[in-house]
Amino acid sequence: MVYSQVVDTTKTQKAARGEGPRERLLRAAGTLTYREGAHVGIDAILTSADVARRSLYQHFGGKDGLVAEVLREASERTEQGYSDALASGGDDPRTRLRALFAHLETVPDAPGYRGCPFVNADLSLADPAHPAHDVIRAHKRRLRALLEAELRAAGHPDPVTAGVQLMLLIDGAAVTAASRPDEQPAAAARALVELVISQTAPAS
Amino acid sequence: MVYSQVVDTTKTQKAARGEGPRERLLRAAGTLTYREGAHVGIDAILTSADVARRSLYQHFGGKDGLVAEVLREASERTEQGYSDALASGGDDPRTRLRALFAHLETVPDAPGYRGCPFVNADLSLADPAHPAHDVIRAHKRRLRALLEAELRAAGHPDPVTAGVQLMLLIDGAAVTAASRPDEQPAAAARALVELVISQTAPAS
DNA sequence: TAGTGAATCGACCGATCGGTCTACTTTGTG
DNA sequence: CACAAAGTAGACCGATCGGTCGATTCACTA
Repeated sequence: MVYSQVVDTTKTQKAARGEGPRERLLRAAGTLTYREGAHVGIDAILTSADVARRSLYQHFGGKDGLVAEVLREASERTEQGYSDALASGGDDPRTRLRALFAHLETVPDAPGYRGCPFVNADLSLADPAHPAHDVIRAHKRRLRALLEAELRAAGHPDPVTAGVQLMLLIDGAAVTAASRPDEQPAAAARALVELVISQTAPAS
Repeated sequence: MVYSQVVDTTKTQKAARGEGPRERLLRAAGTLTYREGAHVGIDAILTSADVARRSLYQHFGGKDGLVAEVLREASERTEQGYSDALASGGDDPRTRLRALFAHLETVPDAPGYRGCPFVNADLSLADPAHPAHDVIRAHKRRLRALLEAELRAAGHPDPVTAGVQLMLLIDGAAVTAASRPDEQPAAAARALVELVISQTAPAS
């Protein structure tokens, strides 16, 4: 917690001058771990971020902490993206869900797409004690809860199962899009998503 | 093909005496790369296989070759498993598909389950030039073709898309079962699988 | 029984890993 | 201006990485 106005001013000035080492580290680590995998060397990250070795350990305690924090902040952005996409669909839960999946369908088209960063990290980090696993699990649970809430609002008879189903389709399509995009997994998933959504009570 | 009785005897003797270095390497590498991830050290594999360093390079040319061969042989076994499971369902394509997925549903219950070995390897090996990627892609394509053939035989109006859909559910459920088994992804997937199967023409 | 090829052991290579540490510079504040 | 905090630069640590190689042992065959 920050009380002093002075400290506040300082932070603002620093932010205004550009990103600090912490932000540069997070950005570089996010880019490199996604592109090169979670096993990129620390040196590559430091070089890319143009940050001293020591700063990494002061801010994040080590590589594991940095990776976990990268995913934690990314999860916030992703969840915000889901919320925004849902909101773009208006008030009807079915329309909102369709808007969300219409948005998700465009994600794999981005150049350099390599699948869901969270799934990739989860499967790449073999050590079950790695702090990133908790971050990822919690993130995926929140996404599922988001879908579940929409399905419940739409009157789906089993919103819990249906939420899991939508997540299965999202993750499955991401995995497939990363390695065999020619199979057009997003389109295939879309049809099943529509089936799940249409299991809800027709608009009253 | 083996013609000579002498050679046969020799091979039998070798097999009877135990697995050769090549087999021990494949077994150890398969176990370790699945459990510890594709980044296990060569020394760990050699120690576990009780094989000399040199033998690895003579048989597989290097670590990448070993990993690729592990996946190649595993893919044969997996595809045989799919065929057997389908066959256990008799002649009706719908029954056959249901038998297959009933079998797949039990896979994540195995102790030490960590998801689909092929998906895990595909996502862990960041280098797109790694020989394992081709092996995995081909394997997944053959599985999809297997499903597609059943769906076509069952009279599904769009067996290609439906095949991709079933694969999405399989891979999505595997990923989820590995990190959040409490969500019971297999059961959730099963319901959608049934929907896809039931899209086929009812038994004539 | 002599010989051949495969498999073994283990030293060794340069490179890189994650992490620690000292010394110096910069920055903004009191 | 003086000072404390933060950042930088870079040497250094032990460990491990994938890979090469010489020397030896072993099994099987001719």
